[in-house]
Amino acid sequence: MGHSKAEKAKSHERIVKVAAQRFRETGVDGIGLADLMKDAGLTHGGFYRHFDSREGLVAEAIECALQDGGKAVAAIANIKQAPLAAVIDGYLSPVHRDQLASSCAVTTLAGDVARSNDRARSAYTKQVGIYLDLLNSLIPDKKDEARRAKAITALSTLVGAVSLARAVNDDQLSAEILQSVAVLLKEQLK
Amino acid sequence: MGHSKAEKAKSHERIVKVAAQRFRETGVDGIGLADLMKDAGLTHGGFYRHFDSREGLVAEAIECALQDGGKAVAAIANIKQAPLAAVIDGYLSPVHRDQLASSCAVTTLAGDVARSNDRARSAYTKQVGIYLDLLNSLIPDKKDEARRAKAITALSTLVGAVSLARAVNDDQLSAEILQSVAVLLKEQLK
DNA sequence: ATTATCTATAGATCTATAGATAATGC
DNA sequence: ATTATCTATAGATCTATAGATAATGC
Repeated sequence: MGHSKAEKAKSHERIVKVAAQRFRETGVDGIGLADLMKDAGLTHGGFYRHFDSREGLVAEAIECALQDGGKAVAAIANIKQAPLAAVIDGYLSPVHRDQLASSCAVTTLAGDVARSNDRARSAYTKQVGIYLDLLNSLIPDKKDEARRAKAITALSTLVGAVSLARAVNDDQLSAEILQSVAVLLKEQLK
Repeated sequence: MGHSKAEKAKSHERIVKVAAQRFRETGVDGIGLADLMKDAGLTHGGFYRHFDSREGLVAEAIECALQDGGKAVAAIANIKQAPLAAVIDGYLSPVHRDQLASSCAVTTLAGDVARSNDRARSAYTKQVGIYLDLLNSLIPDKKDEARRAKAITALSTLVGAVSLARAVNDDQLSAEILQSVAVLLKEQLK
């Protein structure tokens, strides 16, 4: 069992990563510190050597979750062929709907962030800006203003569609939401 | 202090209505039974004469919140002049973004419902169906299939835009999201 | 007699802290 | 000596229950 500074940094990162996953699965209020620490392979007593309070972990974990999703979307956007269609299809895939732990926090944690502290909300706002810039760069429209409005609307549509697809308990309707929105959104952004 | 059957029914309704409001404000996990009962003018000990468990109240309150928002949208849709534009402008208004207690639960409780029991999720699914039918009836497109896809995409866009506008802590960006999406969505549904 | 509500509390869980243990690092 | 982690627990809060109280309703 390590006690070095390097080990502590690893522990810290592990706690944040675990929290970033579990918060997306259960909601920020859906899991306690003892369970999170256990998932990170530690006991709950050590928590306060890493964070001032639960709220501190919440802020760091939400930041981590947002960056996590950002990397995934950026990777898809980097492909050569039709990156906009790939981003839309990936975001509206059944895998992204169902794999909460690794999902885009802009959708999954929207409700929690709205009720969270300013550090978490600032990280959220920044990630929204990154997504808007990304979509902006992929939308083939000559006018800047039109591209911006289209990017904002497209992000809203992606976030809303995944939110709805997750909340309904009708598998056919859920699949239809993802499918219909993917088709129409790609059409609208041509 | 009343103890009749009629008074009990009123108490029950009051508890559910208070919970429907507070759950939208704080999230389903954000408030305890004691506070909810106090808000309803009762003490927490009486709770279990009205509900089997907390989960029972959660289901009833989510049903109530969903119907609540449904009535508000239906009322707007009933006006003569440009009902579709009125629905969009109302949904994307700063008032709807900020007044969580009376807001549309399809957006506000989406995350909570996705992690909730089947009774709540069925009520949510039903309300989504009502909104889709409403939008369908207001969209001026000849083809049934196209109207359906447009309705699903429009609802997704409304839900996502309000979610984003609530979570970001940049007032200007929040206002831009509501404004840009309202303009573009009305354009797309002409 | 029944029952809607209230007071009081049990039992579980959660955040946070105190002190012990065992490793690192000067 | 310092400190990362662990064991143990305090104190608060939450759901749920038990029994008392005060009204209704046959």
